[in-house]
Amino acid sequence: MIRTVAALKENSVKDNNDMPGHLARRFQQIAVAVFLAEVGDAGFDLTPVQYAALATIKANPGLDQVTLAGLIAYDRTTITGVIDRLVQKGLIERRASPRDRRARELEITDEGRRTLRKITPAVESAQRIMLRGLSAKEGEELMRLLRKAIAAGNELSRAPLRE
Amino acid sequence: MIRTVAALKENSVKDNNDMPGHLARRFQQIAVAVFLAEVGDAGFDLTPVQYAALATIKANPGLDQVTLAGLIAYDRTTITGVIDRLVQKGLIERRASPRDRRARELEITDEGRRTLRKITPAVESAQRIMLRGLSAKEGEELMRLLRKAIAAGNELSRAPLRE
DNA sequence: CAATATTGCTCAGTATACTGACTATCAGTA
DNA sequence: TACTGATAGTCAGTATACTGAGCAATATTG
Repeated sequence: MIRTVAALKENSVKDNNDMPGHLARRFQQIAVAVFLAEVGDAGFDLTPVQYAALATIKANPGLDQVTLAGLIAYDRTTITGVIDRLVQKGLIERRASPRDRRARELEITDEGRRTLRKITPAVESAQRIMLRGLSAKEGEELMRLLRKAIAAGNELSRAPLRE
Repeated sequence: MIRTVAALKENSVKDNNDMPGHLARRFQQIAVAVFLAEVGDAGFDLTPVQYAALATIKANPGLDQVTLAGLIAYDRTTITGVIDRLVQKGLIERRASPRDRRARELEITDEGRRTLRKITPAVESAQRIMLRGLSAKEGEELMRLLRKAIAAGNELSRAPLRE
C-alpha cells in the first residue's frame, strides 16, 4: 500500500497508522497490558515501572533517587511515588544518605530479592508475548530500531537516560 | 555485544535495553515530549491524545464516544475526559444522539477545524523529529514492525482497535 | 568565607490509562 | 409485553508522566 503524504485525500489527516507517535502509544499500551497480565497470573502485583526500578535498585545497591531515575529514564517527580509504593510493599528500603543529607539511599530487601527472582519467568514471558506477531529476527530488528531512535531522541524528553 | 539470556551474569536481570516493553515506554515518552514541544512552539495547547481524537472526529462526523474510542484504541473511561477537554476548548461539540438516548454524538467545530489545519505542520514535524535517528528506510521499517506487533497484540489490551 | 549556583527531593496540579462498579437505555426473546 | 442481556457513558480509585514551584543542602566561586 502506498503511504505517502501525496497519496492522501486532500484535507485529510495522515492515517494514525502512519504516525510513529500513535504506533508508539499503541505498542506501549499492549506491552503494559501483557506485562500486568503475565505478572498478575503469576500471583504478583507489580507494574512494569515498579519492576524496572526494583531490578535497577538490586543491581546498584545504595543508589540515590536521581541516579535511579537516570538509569531507567524516569522523571524525578515520578520516581518518588514509585519508590513510595515499593517501600510500602516491603520490597525496598529508603534511608537518608550519610554522605549527602539531601539524598536517600535505596536498598532492596530480602523480600524484594525473592519477588524479583520469582517474577522473572513471567516478565520474560511477557516480553515474548508482546512480540508474538514478529519472527525472532523481526523482533530483534524492532528492538534495534527502537534503541537507535531512542538514543537519538534521548535529550528530548524531560527524563533522559543517564549512565 | 552478546545479548542472550545465557550470557547474563547469574542472578542478574535482563538489561532494560533488551526489553521491548522498556523500549516501548521510552520511545513513547520521547514521542510525547516531541509532540508537545512542536505543537507548543506552534502556539497550540493540544496533547497527542487530544489531537488524534480531534482528527478522528473530523473524519467521522457525528460518531459516538465508543466508536471514537475504538477507532483510536482508547479506553472508554479515558475518552470521557479527553472529550471533556476538547469541548471545554471549544474544538468539538457533544450532544445527545436523537437515535439512541444513551449515546452522545460528537462534531468538530469551526474552531476545531481551524486548529486542526494550522496544527498539522507541527504534528508532521514532530513525527519526523522522533525518527530523526533513523534513515527513511529504517523509519518505514520501524513503523511496519510496530504495526505488525500491534496487530498481533490488539486484543490483549482493554482498549483494542475497532474498525 | 560569603554569595551564588546547583543539586536532591517533594508537592500541587493536570493529563493519560486502566479496574471495577453503576445507571440508563436499548435489543432480543419467551 | 415482560424479562434478560448487552451497550453507552460515567464515576471513584490507583498508577504513571510531566510542569512548575519550592525547600534544604551541597558545591562553586569571587
